[in-house]
Amino acid sequence: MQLRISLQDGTPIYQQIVEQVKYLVAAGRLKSGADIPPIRVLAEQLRINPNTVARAYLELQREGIVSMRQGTGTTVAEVKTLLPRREKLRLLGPPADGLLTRARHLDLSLEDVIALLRERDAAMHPESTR
Amino acid sequence: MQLRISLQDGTPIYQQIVEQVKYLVAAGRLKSGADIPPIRVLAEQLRINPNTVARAYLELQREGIVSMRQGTGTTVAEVKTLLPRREKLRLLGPPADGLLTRARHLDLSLEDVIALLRERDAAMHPESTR
DNA sequence: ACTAATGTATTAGTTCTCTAATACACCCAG
DNA sequence: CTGGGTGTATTAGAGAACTAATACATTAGT
Repeated sequence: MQLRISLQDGTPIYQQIVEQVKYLVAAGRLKSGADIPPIRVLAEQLRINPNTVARAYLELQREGIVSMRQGTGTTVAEVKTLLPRREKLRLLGPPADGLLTRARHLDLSLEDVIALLRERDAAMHPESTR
Repeated sequence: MQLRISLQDGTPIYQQIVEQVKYLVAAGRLKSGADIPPIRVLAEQLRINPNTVARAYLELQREGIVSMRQGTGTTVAEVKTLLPRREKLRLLGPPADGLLTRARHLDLSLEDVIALLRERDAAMHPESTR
């Protein structure tokens, strides 16, 4: 797993790791059940303290992205089947509300937001081969 | 303007002010051009330091919600006309991407997200009389 | 010009966040 | 049961965030 972190861009290291792993999972580059590098290995690779990696993994676990087991290692969790649909939607509520509120401030309509989402979504995974 | 802040809920005071003012504006309870209480007045009302209120107002100004002028006071800005449309959409990009990423993690489709947004939007301002 | 009201700037102290150093606990292959 | 590999816990220190105390600068009315 190849990650790239910057020590001076202001955003915390552990958060950079979280974001990049989340991206890899979302992009399908890390499949459910796949092994994530051990804390020490990734720490050495990135030249940072193991605790910082542990912090990142802990956050990923808290969000249900990965599953950690002492002695065994860390793997990508099977989010798809773990939560019922209504629970997933509940998790998505706050960020959705935040987006709508910001749009409202800017006097943009719901349809504007939806159009923006479609555009962004298309840009994120360009379903080229279909 | 009636605000309610909690000193021990963890979230910074200035941020609570920001959120509540943003809500009042979004809900139409504070119209464009309306006066916001002077820094000292609100500070005294909330029993906090004027600097904390100033910090909140500064943030609101930075986001284009209010307009401050020394000697005169602070008023609700006319967001609608201040920014060009493409700039508004640009501001909405990051939260939109964040929402899509989270949805992807949960294996929810774009259409699911859009449906959720419509639902939330309807709940936020229940255009009852239509 | 004066004055009262407003936002602005400087400084400081407390608390929280982030990272690290180090030691501990668990799991599994041999 | 032992050893190497794994995640976990404790402590500490540097830095940033938050709030406050206090003084300064600008505006508008008189």
